[in-house]
Amino acid sequence: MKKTVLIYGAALAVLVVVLKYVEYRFLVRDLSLEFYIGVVAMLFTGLGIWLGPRLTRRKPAIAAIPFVFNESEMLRRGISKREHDVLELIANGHSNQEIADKLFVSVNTIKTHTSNLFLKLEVSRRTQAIQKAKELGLIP
Amino acid sequence: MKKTVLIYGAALAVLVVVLKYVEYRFLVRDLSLEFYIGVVAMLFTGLGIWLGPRLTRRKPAIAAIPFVFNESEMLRRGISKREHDVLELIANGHSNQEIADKLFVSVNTIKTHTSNLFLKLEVSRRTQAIQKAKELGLIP
DNA sequence: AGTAGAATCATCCTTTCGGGTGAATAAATA
DNA sequence: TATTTATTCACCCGAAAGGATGATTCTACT
Repeated sequence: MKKTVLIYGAALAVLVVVLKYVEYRFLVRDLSLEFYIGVVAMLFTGLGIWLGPRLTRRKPAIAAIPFVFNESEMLRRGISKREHDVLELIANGHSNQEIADKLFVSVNTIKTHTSNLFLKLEVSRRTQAIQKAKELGLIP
Repeated sequence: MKKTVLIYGAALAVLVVVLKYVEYRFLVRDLSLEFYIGVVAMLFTGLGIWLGPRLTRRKPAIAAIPFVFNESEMLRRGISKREHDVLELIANGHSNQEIADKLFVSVNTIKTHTSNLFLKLEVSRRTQAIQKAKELGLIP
């Protein structure tokens, strides 16, 4: 940061010196003032492009992975709210019995949900379901 | 992209016009040429800073999640190379039989590996193993 | 040479999963 | 009102996964 500012200052200083020099070399020749200043403009545009990212850089970079829920995929595959609940608990490593307890329903119900879920996700194992659901953006 | 280039072109055009105008207004007064050009330089530096990100933007802008393998955790838990192989295949949704086929060993061997793996990861199901392994940075 | 860890395979037994089928109820929708 | 859809539950069966224990072979290290 400090360094880039210094470089910019140096560039300005160099400009002044070059100007003084150039004033008596090029200007006296028949290069037009417009051309001359145009070159300076483009030069400093380039400098600005180089300078920009260095001045506006944010340090924390990327910390939190931004999970965007893919609702359209949810609708496309006809996955219901309840099935999605079960999906999340599966991804969290729970057994069918544990899921049943958490949702206050019977294990049979959970088994039905998982079966339908597997059909809709086109998988046949819960580990595959986890993988695919993450790919599709259905779970974080 | 196209638009930003146009804006830059327009800025240059405006510069030329302003120069023509300014040539007979400011220059005749006793503002030094250095000051005059310095302003132009700074102006175009700003333009460059604004222009930079617009020209160098990568479109997907997303993810490319940088997976850093946590080898120390691997050693700390005494997870062997072979066990890690099995872990990866489990996370990819494969059954024990499929893993056995892929690694050219018997299912019993895979079962032994998974059992030891579960002990070392302190889990009791493959879905939990996947979860924990990701947390620990053992798999992407 | 001897020991320790790894990788391999086996057997037995229990639990969990997955697939199939059927069915009752409530809510939303045609 | 009739029909679909989501949610719930049940039973059966076979396959997969998990737990415990023991054993063999091959390195690698002391």
